[in-house]
Amino acid sequence: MEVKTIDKDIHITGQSDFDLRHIFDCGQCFRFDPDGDDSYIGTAFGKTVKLTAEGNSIILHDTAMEDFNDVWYDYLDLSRDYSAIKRSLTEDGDPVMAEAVRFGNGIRILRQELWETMISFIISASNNIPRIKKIIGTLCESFGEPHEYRGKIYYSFPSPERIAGLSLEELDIIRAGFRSKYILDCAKKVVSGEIDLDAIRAMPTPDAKKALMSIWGIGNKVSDCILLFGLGRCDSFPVDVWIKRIMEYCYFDNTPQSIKTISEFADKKFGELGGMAQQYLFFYARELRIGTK
DNA sequence: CACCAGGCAAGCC
DNA sequence: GGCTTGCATGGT
Repeated sequence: MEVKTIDKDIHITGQSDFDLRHIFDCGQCFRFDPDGDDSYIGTAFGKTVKLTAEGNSIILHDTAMEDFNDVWYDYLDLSRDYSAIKRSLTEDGDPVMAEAVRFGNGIRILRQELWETMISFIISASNNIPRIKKIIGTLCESFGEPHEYRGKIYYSFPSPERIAGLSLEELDIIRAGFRSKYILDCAKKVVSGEIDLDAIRAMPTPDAKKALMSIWGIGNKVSDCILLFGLGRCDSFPVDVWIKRIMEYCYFDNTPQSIKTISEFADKKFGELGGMAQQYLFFYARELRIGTK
């Protein structure tokens, strides 16, 4: 991988295993959208970037090297060798994983902000992805901090303090339904120190999961998503309706299984790479629209 | 109209 | 422990 600045843009060459559609359409992130051919634009850590990817090269438009080094290099998980991960996931000859990896070959697991991930996946419960994106977008536009990028205004994800200061009625403009009370409660607990995000970051995964699940609105599946996307615990294998369907379809002769059975099967089969396997399978299931035809 | 969407909490047994 | 039900809202 080589990185250089040309005009106001950062150009990366020699970066394999990177496809914007695979990355931003595999359900991990709700704040990036297509922006013309081969490009996506979105906001993370209070910064906005337009990304263009073609072949093995990536452009970060109107981006300072400082922001690339401080934010985007880690956010885009550029240090990880996904070729090695894909080899490892498929070395047992499993045709299902081979096909899933072929479909989502450019997936990377973004290293997202913990707080944003917590609230985003509380909102995700019993919801669909377009509406999750809409609710989070309204949340940011209503209560985030504005900044300008390429002549337009974008908004940061609102802080725990900002949300904790709202009334339930004020928060209702995001139309999150029954999830609003969870969001408000979570923000208040983070602000009061009852929930300590730094402490959770430092915990072993089982302890972090228990701490997350003590929060109202965060259960088994949502905590697994937060572990994977917000805490970088790549062994976490969230089982949602899509994963349940694709796992039953591919590994259980299309017969219904409990979430516990699927989780145990995945842990045993994928181990430390469970989260990676989950993302390839999620993207694969949605591309095939398994169970929805 | 019923049913579903990246589930969860609470109430049952 | 596992199983059932209600839950806000918007789209089919």
